[in-house]
Amino acid sequence: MLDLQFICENRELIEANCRNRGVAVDVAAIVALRDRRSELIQQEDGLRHEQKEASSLIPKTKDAAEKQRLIARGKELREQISRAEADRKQAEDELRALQATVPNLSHPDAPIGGEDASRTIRTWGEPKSFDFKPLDHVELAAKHDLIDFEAGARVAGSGFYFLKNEAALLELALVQYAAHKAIAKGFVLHTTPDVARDEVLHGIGFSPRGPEAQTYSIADSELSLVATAEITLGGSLKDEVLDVAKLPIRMAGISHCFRTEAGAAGRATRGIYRVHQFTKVELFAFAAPNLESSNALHADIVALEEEIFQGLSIPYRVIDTATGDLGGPAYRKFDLEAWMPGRGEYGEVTSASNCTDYQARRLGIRCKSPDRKGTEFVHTLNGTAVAVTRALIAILENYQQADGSIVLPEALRGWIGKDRIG
RNA sequence: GGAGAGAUGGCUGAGUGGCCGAAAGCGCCGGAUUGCUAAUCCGGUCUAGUGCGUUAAGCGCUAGCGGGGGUUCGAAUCCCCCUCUCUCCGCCA
Repeated sequence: MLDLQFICENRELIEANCRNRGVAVDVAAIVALRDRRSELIQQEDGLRHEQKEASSLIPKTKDAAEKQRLIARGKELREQISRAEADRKQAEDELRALQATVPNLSHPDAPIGGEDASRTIRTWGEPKSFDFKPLDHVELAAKHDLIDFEAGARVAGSGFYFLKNEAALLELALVQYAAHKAIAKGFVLHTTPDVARDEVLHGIGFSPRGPEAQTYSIADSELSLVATAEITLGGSLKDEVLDVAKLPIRMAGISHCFRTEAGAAGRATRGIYRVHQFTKVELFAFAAPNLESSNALHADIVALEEEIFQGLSIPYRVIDTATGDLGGPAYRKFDLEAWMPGRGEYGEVTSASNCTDYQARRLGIRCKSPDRKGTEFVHTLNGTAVAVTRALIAILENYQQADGSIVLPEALRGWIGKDRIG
């Protein structure tokens, strides 16, 4: 969510940014509602002031008739106030709903346009050329009994799976590997709840309920299964006021991720590329509220993601995501796309966003600086250390051999206890 | 799951209907004093909304005592619901 005053004072900027992001927002309606809200607040505050005065006179008043008159006046004011309050609340609800539709500002260097406009800013490693026809991860998994899709479907439906044998060990190894990489860079490792309050999901930018919900909600509760530990890590400091000297705060979180993938039918559904549940190590950071700090931290997060994939010797490219594809909260987003021989193309394996103060404002996460009055909303950033299913695809497909066996990345062997599958 | 006790400012902790945004202490900031340090003394020290002010300093008003509702002219204080914490019992990986 953006600051209301900022929106109203920078209409052209906001409108242009919404156009770049392909989002339709009625800024004029926001301004009008803001003005209406101000009027209602003034009216309400005036009534309250009068009421306070009247009631403070009552205990001092000796004259019985005068006292009765003041009490009657107080009653009258109470009713007026409750009406004024209802009006104000309604205007505020409408305003907040509209305000929430305004996406974050965009980094001036982010490419403008839809998904096609996204720019490759660098590539690492060469897509491996095989002197045989490479199999995709589904075929490889079948060959080595690594993934049971049928069992997943039987137990939980399409989109769920069981990892078996070395694949299960690979999940543990990848989590260990990524967690240690993150720890080495100062991220404090957490395991987090796999559920969160809808309010927290909303603060991070997910729609937990309703037709466009991307998450599973738990019946008869205000809880949803988390789609990423970004939700729980970001929510962990909800409504807190932090000391700016303690920033940045770096966290890593291991969680399961649950996604309904509503509307994704038919898109890359083969195998474990797009599933309803996977395990992920997520990076999250709270930065001081200025772009110098958060942009620098953003670069650090991307560098760590790259280090993780370089350590696995998997070729990848880094994408500077176009404005139209940023989603609401991100100011700028870099994705790592790993080479996936089975698909014959790059596939997204990580995503790192600088959300500036957009999430923090809705979550109420602020910081206090000694040299200025009041508080400011912190900047938040998130990135993927490793998303197990996507990384697994890249490993199985890149490390396959002519004889059908799969060599394991050196970095993971210690945790798996062997150097190849098959 | 059952029984009980709690939730007040950065912290500790008073306050059980109006004079309370809230005593006191601690902490923190500024100043005084002081060979240095310590100690002592004085002053200051929450957040948000809103209005005036030049998008300033600042001043005013309103709100906030876990959250939400209610009673009342008036609620930190009384009532109801919820959440969370602690203690005991039960259950359990």
